[in-house]
Amino acid sequence: MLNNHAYVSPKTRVIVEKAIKNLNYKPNMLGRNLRRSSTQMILLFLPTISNAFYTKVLEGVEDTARKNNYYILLCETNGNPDIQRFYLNMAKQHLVDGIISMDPSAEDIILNETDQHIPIVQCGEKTNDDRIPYVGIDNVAAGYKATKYLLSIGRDRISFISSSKTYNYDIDRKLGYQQALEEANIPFDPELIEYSDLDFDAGYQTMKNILANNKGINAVFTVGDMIAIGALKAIKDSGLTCPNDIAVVGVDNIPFASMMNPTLTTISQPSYEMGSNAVRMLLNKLNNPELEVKSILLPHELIIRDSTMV
Amino acid sequence: MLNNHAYVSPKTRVIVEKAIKNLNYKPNMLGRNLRRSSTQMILLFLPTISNAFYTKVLEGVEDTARKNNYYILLCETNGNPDIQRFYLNMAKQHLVDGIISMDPSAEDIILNETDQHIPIVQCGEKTNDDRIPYVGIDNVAAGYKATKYLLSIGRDRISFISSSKTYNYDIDRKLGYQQALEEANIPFDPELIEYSDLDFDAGYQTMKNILANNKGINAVFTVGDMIAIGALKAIKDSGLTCPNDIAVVGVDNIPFASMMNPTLTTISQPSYEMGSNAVRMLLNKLNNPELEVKSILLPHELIIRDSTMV
DNA sequence: ATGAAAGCGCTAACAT
DNA sequence: ATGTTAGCGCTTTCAT
Repeated sequence: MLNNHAYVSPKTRVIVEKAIKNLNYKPNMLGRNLRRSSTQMILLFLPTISNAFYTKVLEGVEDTARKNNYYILLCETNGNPDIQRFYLNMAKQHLVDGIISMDPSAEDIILNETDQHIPIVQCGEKTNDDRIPYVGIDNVAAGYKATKYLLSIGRDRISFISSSKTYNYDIDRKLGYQQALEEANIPFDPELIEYSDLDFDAGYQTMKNILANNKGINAVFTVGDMIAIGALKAIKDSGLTCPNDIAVVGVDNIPFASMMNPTLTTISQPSYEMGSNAVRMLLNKLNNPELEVKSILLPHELIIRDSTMV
Repeated sequence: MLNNHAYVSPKTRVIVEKAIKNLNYKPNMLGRNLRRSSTQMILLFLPTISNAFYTKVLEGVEDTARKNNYYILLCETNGNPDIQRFYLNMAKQHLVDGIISMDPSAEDIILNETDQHIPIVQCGEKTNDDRIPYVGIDNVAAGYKATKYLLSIGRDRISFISSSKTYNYDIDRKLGYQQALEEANIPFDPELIEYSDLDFDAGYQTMKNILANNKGINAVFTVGDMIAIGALKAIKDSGLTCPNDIAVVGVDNIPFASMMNPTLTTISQPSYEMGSNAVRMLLNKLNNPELEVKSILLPHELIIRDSTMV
């Protein structure tokens, strides 16, 4: 009766409900979990929690999960395979009903070391395996749009700071960058491609290096605002000014982007919606195991701020 | 034998281990959870995940929990009692072994609506109830140190931006501020106390208001870097300069503090250690239920940067 | 409409 | 040193 299973007479209902109140009865979910072999828990793989983009996605995930009576188990991988395995192992032990992964570096391990068919949705990163649906943006279009814009304001030596040669979102943004250059008849110069970790310090160092090697650039497009913010500081510390000497465009539109001086032009990802969609997709999968959940592309937007406005 | 319970002969051990491999046996933890009525899960109450201070603490919590084979269930309350109750309710259903709370606004609900004695540790905020141990810094000393420093560089009209009249950390920092003023024979001016939410936008608006009312201030001390960063921007947007016109000091030393322009002087809290200590305290309590776990004060530090260096 | 009983997978206690 | 069994609290099926 506690699970509205059968028809219950109104009077017994009242009696039972009174008893529940009186005894202050709280069901022990551990029994239910074992019986149903489900836990209402979702494991969330994040590369790092220090990047405000992931934080925003997490908010969408948590909100939506809670509204559907699910809980979020947090796994910050820092790209560390040992940590990925630790959490994957707990998933294999039936402790979670499904996984949402924002960590591109976890896909291989998740796929190859998970024999049990635990439902997975990827968020923010396209998948290489069709068994896993994903939600994200069109990263080729995003890279194209950012680069095209920089070209339109007269910048023709644009450095591209990437964070990985293997992550799809990164590869795609670079592809967009190249397409825009090509369209403008500007030859692609591999010298202008740099790699950086996705944090301030790495962004700072990378930009410092670029400037030290004097490649004559007048703009930078980078795959993440964290890198862009480090770059802004490096430009200033080098005695140059942004945007006059070097314009900067990032991706993600983290809250800090609008607090910087100068404020940062960036491609905005719908982070919260990415999170909530990922949860909805996963719940769909959980409720209809045979259903093939479709991947989703959400819109993105170029937000023009001071770092590109002379 | 799977729980190294009794003496096992080496040969049987080998046999069993081989079988485990062969069958690819993964224990179903739901059975164990029910049996032991524990889940190896810790519920973490955070006011918000958008404040990088909490993010850093979370890293300490997650790392330490994982190293001890515990998992973190994330609850971002946003100060919302409904959300606090939702998660508290799941705690009552035996889904977590303990709670770490960084949310001052959750203490009442946790205490008054939890009859079951679920172990709790508070982190970053002193407790009003001795049943709950906490880990944090000496906030009176922190407020005193920051204010004393501003006085030492010749600032005598110092506005204090608070985030709450009821949170202990906030009250204590204000107390330290007042002590330092008193010591310098500067009368306390209630006009200089302002209240702001702990985010950029609120900090920005609050600072704008302060400037609009022209209280002749030459410095601001605020309880959080998030507010301070908003204030920095407001100062700039108002045509004033920091530190020349107004010096700014925050608290937390979030990573962004050193990326700002100017970089932000702040009181550094040992966020990661606060997180890891909170976990250790909770585990102590879990392992020795009768043991009285002692509260801990960790050291803090004034980090001087450009926002106070003329 | 209500009651009774089996069993989810594990662990701990007990018997061999 | 190994084998057996009861029972954690719930849900579900079957019997009344």
